[in-house]
Amino acid sequence: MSRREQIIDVAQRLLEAEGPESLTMRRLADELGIQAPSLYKHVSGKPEIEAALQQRALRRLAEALARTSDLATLAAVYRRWALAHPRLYELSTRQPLARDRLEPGVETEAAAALLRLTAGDLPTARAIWGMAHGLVDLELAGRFPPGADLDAVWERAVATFATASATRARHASGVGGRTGPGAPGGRASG
Amino acid sequence: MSRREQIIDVAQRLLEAEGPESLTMRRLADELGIQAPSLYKHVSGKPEIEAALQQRALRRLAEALARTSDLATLAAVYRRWALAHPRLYELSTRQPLARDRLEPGVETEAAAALLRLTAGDLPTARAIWGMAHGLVDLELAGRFPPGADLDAVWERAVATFATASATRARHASGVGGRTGPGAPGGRASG
DNA sequence: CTCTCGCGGCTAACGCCGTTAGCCTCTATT
DNA sequence: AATAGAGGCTAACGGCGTTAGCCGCGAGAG
Repeated sequence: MSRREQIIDVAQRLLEAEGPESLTMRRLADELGIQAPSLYKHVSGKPEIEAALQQRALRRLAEALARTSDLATLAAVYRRWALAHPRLYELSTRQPLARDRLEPGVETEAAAALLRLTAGDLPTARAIWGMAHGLVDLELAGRFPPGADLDAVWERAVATFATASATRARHASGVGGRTGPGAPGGRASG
Repeated sequence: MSRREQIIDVAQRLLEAEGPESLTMRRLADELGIQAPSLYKHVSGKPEIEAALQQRALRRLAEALARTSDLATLAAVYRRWALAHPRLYELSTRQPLARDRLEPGVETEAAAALLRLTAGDLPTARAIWGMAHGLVDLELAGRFPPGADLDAVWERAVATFATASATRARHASGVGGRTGPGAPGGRASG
């Protein structure tokens, strides 16, 4: 295992265990038994470390999502993943700047899964993506009141899109709307 | 105008014009023609300033939302507000810690408006809130591909909930589901 | 076997950050 | 006229990411 990988490993452990304020170069170096400036022999700086963490996180999420075959499962996987790795989710979501560094292939996988489940209806796919992201974000931020039944909220959210799709499909026999597949799809994640 | 208000004003201008990385105590002091430590004669620290900014932002948003009478308008108002004040929106959304300092009344206004428009259906209200928040968040983060027609996405998102509500209302004549109003409603904002 | 070169550590330091301690001046009140 | 406090000031602390420059040690070349 390269030293660089060690650094990213420790960074991930630190982030997940103690939160973003503990992920500092000095602390990271301490954890590795070296001095902070030595980190720069292996890594260009903190942004690169954060990008690498996003990279890892995204890959695992995308793989999980690509295996889903219905909307409810997809939503559940997305939510469960975010709740299981809240700091990584936050990092991925709060720092779109670093996404220049991400290999582009990873992000489209999840989007492709979603697009497949909505029969290529881009606006709907994006609306669902937004909803899933927003619900998770609010949940992680503790924005919902303590007693709120969030399972019910997700259920309702997914059901709404499911029934609406069915309704739309029933109404739109013959010539469809302007909902055909267009560009390769929105980037996923976050 | 009290010195404290002056500080918050400058902070808001600075945040909106130059972004969060420019909102530092020293810069703030410079802008006011004083030294950084002097700020502490009027304000307990940076968190208080950020809380005050959130407070202002939330109040204006809540007032705008409280005046809406249909879902599409509510969504449009929410989105327009966020796009008009992206930094303030980010600040309000990224720092739920500071919400201890917020007067509780402000946040419930918007939630009340949303709850009113969904006939007291809490899960639906929360799903819509999550969706609006998520879509705005992704849009601000530049997560959608360049050519994406986001107006269409919002239209689809709102339409989906509108038709689903209609469908549900039609199906649920007689005994309703478990969707009656419960707690005073989720806190709004974000 | 020796010489060299570079990997991977080190210390010192810079400029930023939020914040505290302690001083002083000026104004308004008693 | 005396006094208290509001509101400035400077100096400083500990932390942050990062850069500059030094050095030992081990591997590979001659």
